[in-house]
This record gives sequence, C-alpha cells and structure tokens, in this order.
Amino acid sequence: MENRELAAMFEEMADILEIKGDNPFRIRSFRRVAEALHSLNFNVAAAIVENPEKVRAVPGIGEGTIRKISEVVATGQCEEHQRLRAEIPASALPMLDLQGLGPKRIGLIWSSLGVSTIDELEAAAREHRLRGVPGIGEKTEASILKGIEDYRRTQGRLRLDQALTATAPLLEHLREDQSVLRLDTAGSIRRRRDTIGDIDILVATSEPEKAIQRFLSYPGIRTVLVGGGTKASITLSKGVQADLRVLEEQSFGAALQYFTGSKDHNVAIRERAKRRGLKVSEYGVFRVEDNQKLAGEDEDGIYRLLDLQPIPPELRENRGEIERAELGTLPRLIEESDIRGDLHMHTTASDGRDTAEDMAQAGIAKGYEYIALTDHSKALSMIGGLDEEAVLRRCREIDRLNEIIGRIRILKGMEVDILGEGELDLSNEVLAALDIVIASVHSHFNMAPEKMTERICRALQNPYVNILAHPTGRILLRREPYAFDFKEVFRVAIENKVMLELNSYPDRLDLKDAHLRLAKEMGALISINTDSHSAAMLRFMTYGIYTARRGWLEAEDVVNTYSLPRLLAVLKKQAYR
DNA sequence: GCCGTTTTCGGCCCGACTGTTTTCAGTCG
Repeated sequence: MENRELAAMFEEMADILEIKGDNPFRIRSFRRVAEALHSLNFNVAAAIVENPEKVRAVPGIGEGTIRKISEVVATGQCEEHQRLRAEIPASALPMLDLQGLGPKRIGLIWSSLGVSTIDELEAAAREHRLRGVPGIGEKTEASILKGIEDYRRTQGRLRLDQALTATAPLLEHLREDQSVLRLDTAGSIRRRRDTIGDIDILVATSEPEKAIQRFLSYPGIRTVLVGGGTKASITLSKGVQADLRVLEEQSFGAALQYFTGSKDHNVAIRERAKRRGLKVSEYGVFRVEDNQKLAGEDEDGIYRLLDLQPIPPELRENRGEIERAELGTLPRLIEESDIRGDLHMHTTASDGRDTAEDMAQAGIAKGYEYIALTDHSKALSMIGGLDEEAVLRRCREIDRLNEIIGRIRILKGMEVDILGEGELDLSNEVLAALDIVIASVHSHFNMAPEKMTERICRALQNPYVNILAHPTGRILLRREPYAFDFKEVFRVAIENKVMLELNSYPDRLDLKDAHLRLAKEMGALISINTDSHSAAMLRFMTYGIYTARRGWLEAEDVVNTYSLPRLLAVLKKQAYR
C-alpha cells in the first residue's frame, strides 16, 4: 500500500469531520498526518510492520494514527473511516472544493435542504432556495453559483504532476509485458503542459491484442470505455481518461509525432510536407508521386526529412519553432543538470517541515553548490513569519551552519511580503543583512489591475529585492492569476536587476510558459525555484524545468545555473545577464 | 489527535474580508 493511499484516507476523514463540525484540532491533526505521509520517502505500510518506531518518530504521527494505519494494513480498511463515510454521503465531499463555500455551510445546507451533491446545490441556488438557509442571502447564493461555474470549467483536468504520477505505474504495468517493444506517452503530457486533459500512451508491438489485454488488466482502472483491436480507453481513479494506441514498430516515430501534437504544430508540419511533395500521417512520411515511405520508425527522422532540426516536444505549439528549426537556430533548452542551486525554500523557522540543516543536506544530495533559505516574514503571522529580531537571529544561525557544513553555501534569505501599498514587510536595515531577498504577494489579490501593477513595481524598486516570487499568484485549477500589467512589471524588474521567479511548486508553475518567453525576450533573468516546504519537495525542480523548456529558456537565462561567484554578483546588483 | 510539559491535561498559527447580521459567523490564506 502506497503512502498516498493512506494519506487519501486521512484527508477524507478530515473532510467528513469538517462537515460534521467536529473538533477542529482533531481535523487539523488528520491533515497533518496526510501531509506527513506525502512527504515521507519510505513506505509507511511496510515500515509499520517491520519497524513501528520509525513511523512513530515522525512528527504529527501519534498512537492513534499508528493504530489506524496498522488496522488498514491488517484488514484493508479502517473502522472509523468506514463509519464516517456512512454518516456523510461521499457525493457531498467535492463541495469542499468550491470556492466560497466551506464545511459549515455545506453541513447546514445538507441538513436543512438535504442537498448532497454539486448538481443538487446548483439547482437549489438557481431556484433561490439557498437563501432560505440561515446566514445565506442573495450575494452568497450568487457566489456559490460562481464557485460551481469555476469548478466545472476546471473539472476533469489534472495538473501535470498528478498526470505523471498517475501515468508512471500504468507505463510500468505495460512495460512488464513481453510483447511491448516500444512505449511512450504522447499528447499534452509529453509536451509537458501545466494541466492535462487526458493521458495518451503509445505502444509498439507485434501482438496488438496481447498489449491491449495487458492495458485492460491494469489494476488501477475505474471503467473501461473502449476496448478495440488497435486502441483502448479507460478511466483511472480520479476520473481522468487514458487512451492507448497500439501500432507496428516501423511507424512508432510517426505515430509519436502525430499524437504528440499540438494540433497547430502538426497542421503546419503537414503543410510544409505538402509543399515538398510529401505527405505526413501517423504511419510515416510518404512521397506523394509513388507513395514510397521515406521515414516513420523514429521521430527525429521525420523532422530531418523535412529539412528541420528535430523539435523538442515542449516547443511544439506552432509559436515559431518550425521557422527556427528551419534556420537551425532552435534554443538549446535548459536541462535539470544545468541547475546548481535552489533559491526559495522554507524551514521549521516558519512553515516548513524540515530544519535548515535538513534542507542543506538535501541540497548536497542533489549535487547543488548553493541553496537559499527563505522563510516567511511577519505579515504571515498565522504560519509563524519572522520579525526583524528573529531574522537577525536566523542569520547568525545560518552563519554557524555554514561553518559546520562547508560543502554547500547556504544563502541567508527571506521571502518578504509585499504589503497593500507595495511596501515591504521588513525594514531595509534588516534586509541589508541578507544575501537574498524574495518579494511576494500573499494578500489583497483582487485589486484593480493598475493598483496591483503600481504595488508590485514599488516593491521591485526597493534596492534589496532580488526576486519577484510566483509573480501572478495563480493556483492551477483553483485560483486565477491576479491581474496586472505584465510588461510594465517585467520592465521595472529588469531596470532594477530583479529576477522573475518560475516557481516549480506543481500547483503554481508561475510564471507560465508564455510569460517566461516574453520575459526572456524583454531581457529578464529568471530564477527557477521549488518553494519547498520540506526536503522531499526539492524534487519539484523537475516541473519547473519542464515549464522553463516550454518557455524557450536556455541555461543562460536562468540565474541558478550560474556559478556561485556569478550569482553573488547578480544578488549584489553588480551584474544581471 | 498530537504534543510537551507545568508529566497526564490543556493548548493547539491569526487576521482580514465579506455578507449577514444588529454584533458576528463563515471563509480564506
């Protein structure tokens, strides 16, 4: 049993208890358990049998949790979990994902109107029955409808990390079959888009039926939609659809090219082929006059045959990549191995799970030359943000840690809140003591765009600010970016030698691809950071790199590919790029 | 439910905003 399966159980129990109005601290501790389970790098179900003390030592996991996990490992389920599920219909839980509607009102609406699904909720709102519920008026009813609308718009899509996590075991399952000769993902998942509609998988085999059967025997299937001779479609647990296409090895490259898309890219490629008397299909590249097949087994060969540099999947959006490939001047896209450090992470000093030393050791394990510890400032009092005095104390601790560890340079940093008028949450005197200052917006998201632009620009003009973190504040599939004038903000950042962040946290990926490219073209320097809240999250760098590649970034565009001396010069504003 | 002590029970991250109230509850971050 995987940690995430156990985590899902604790999350669901927390959700139900919340609607029931149970003890909030008990709910919070269930959520903490779920978080802990996600961040641990060993299998808890196995460990609890072999070495329970190891599990018991995890902060947030106590006797009650040990009991529940042991019960699940022994019997396959947890009695309390089953009992709770019987009390609140599972169909009510997705209502918790609606913005503007919380557990209290869900509980109230359920008990007074019997509404237990989003569909019923929508009907009740449209018929103005919600206003009869105590504490709900016209405006709340309208805001609930808006919440439902937003929810429907994003439903059925997965974040890239969720899609990759769902796909990996399925690919593994297919790979174990002898008849599978070649195997890859296609579609938006291969292009590494930030969200994914469905999962496309291609298999080359000489025994199509066997490969299809293997696919349909995957244990993670929820429903089988189609199961034909050359293709099959299933849905997985989160309702996401996975499509398999089976083909012969000699057309695998052509199929990969065809099914990777994007649609616009393929249209342009096929037009180009047509002008050259060629025809491109999912079976290969053919000469029109005699239908002779000229390429198809490998994907690069298709591009070469059209006198193009092979185009990395991340660039295939028909945004100029074909013209550049013709000239042979495609960017040499950044790779994860170019990264020498991570400049945004949190520790136990504010809302991180691990200590400064833990983070440093994790950085060393990744082969980094430097990291920056950037805990939150005091405006975020709810998560223990640091005030001036605490920052200075923290600096002394990091100095000591640098002396002890030695193998990696730990930069003294802070993630400082940009307050409502653009002023920073810490005094310049204290900022001057730091190696690196990250500025970010965590409040007042729905300002007028002009006001937001002014606010951010004012913060960027502070001489100590080095990085503007997660510049648009978007949360994928949940929160829209806040509105401001990108070009103006980028311009002011460049003028003040401030870097723009590509936040690799998988539900942010902010800046996004198009904005990265714009920033690069304007001359901005980017910093790709994980915003880790635990040592395990340093792996999120992978997602940042995917997005960076979609934004056409090369190593030279990214400050944390620079050597330490060069980075320090940028941080002191003696250099930019 | 977890934790840490004051070692076995009491505290557990808080402040702003909104809409609905007529003095505050619910939601969000």
